[in-house]
Amino acid sequence: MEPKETKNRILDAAEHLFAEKGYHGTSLRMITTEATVNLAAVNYHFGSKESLIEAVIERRLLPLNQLRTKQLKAVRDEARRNDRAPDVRQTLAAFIEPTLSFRNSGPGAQDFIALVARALADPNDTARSVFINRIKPVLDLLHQCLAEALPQIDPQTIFWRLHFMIGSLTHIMHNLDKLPIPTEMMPTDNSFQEITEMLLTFITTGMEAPQ
Amino acid sequence: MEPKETKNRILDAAEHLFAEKGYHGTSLRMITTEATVNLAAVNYHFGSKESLIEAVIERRLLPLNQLRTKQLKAVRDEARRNDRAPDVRQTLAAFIEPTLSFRNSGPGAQDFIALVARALADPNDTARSVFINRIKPVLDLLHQCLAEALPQIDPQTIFWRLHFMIGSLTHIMHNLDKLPIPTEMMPTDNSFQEITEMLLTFITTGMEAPQ
DNA sequence: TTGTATTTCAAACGTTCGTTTTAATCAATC
DNA sequence: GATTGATTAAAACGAACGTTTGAAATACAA
Repeated sequence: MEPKETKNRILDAAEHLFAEKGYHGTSLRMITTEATVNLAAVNYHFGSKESLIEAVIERRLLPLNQLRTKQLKAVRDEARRNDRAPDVRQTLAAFIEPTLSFRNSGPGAQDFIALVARALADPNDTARSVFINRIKPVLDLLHQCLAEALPQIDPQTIFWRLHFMIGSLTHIMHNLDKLPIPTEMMPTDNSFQEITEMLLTFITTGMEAPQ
Repeated sequence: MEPKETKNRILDAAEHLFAEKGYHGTSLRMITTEATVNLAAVNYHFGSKESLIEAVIERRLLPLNQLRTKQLKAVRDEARRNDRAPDVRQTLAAFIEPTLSFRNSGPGAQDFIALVARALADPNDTARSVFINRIKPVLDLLHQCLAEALPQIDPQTIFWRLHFMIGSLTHIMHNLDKLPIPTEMMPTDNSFQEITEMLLTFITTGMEAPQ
């Protein structure tokens, strides 16, 4: 077997199964069966089940956060160059759209989004703290951009509205395929793109609300 | 032991532990130990672990949803009586505030809120579907009220904004005690009340946003 | 008090879990 | 081609899981 092939197959299977069944709901036997590798391979390559989910999260979160950071800085610096405040919708889009385009980059990425959305609500401290530690610098940057964009709003209020936004984002990301959606409510096609536009409008308006 | 005493002690312990550790993360041995009842008592009184979590959810959700329904109908009927559209903020408050006052009604209620917030993100179909089936009529009523309050907005858009709101609500409810909140961001006191006010402003404005 | 139904209890059931062990296999270097 | 180190393989480990059993204890009506 190719070098790194086994590790990647384990990571792919783990990503898929953790997303679908959660951490506790997924056994190493499920993972190694789906990856068609030996049961002992997980402990050999990753040490433990906990270290495995850490590796799953880090593999995708690093490039995603780098992209988010790059786009946020682009919006901020462009505004500073023109000596004006950043646009709120642009700022929020810089954070949200990498998530969207990342989600559409492949089925593995979709699994990862579901996994992360769940990690935030998961009792498993490992998954949650890995995720929170990695995303915190990006959230700080987003908060800073929004504070520049909305000087009339108390930074404390912006902070909480940021979390309201994260709740909306993760809830939709995670439940889009599961919600009992009446057919007449379902957008005809490009549904995810349409819903993202609606989300962006919703949170932009909420973010700009007078206190 | 008092009649029903055993069942209620099991329900209380299960509520607490499911909220703290999730469904898969909680064993019947943990529950029966905390409830100081025999291990077999769960299967005797409830039949199975799955039926237990159903009973946990139904015990609290029924009265909570009754209260929500009552308040929503009060807002709607008051508006109809005066021949005007319901107020959006009042409508949303009718849904959200029972959750808030319920949460503050005791430690068991707080556990339950955490449990429900998690049930929405839990891979366990049992918990999620019990919750969704019970809350669906309330959401339909809320959707109907908002459609009356916002005739200029497409009902489909209202539907999705409703889910954005639920995401914000559950995220905050569930993570309030866990988020790494800088001390300068934390409201001084009555924090939950203050945050709820901010949430209400955020989602009301987002709900009223032009399409 | 006796008889009956309900509830509690300790013990064990079979399964599945994450992990470890030991040997076999593979790849690359001398 | 032999040697060495990295990887894979099969099997077993003890622990914990949800559930079941059958007897003991309790409650309550006759």
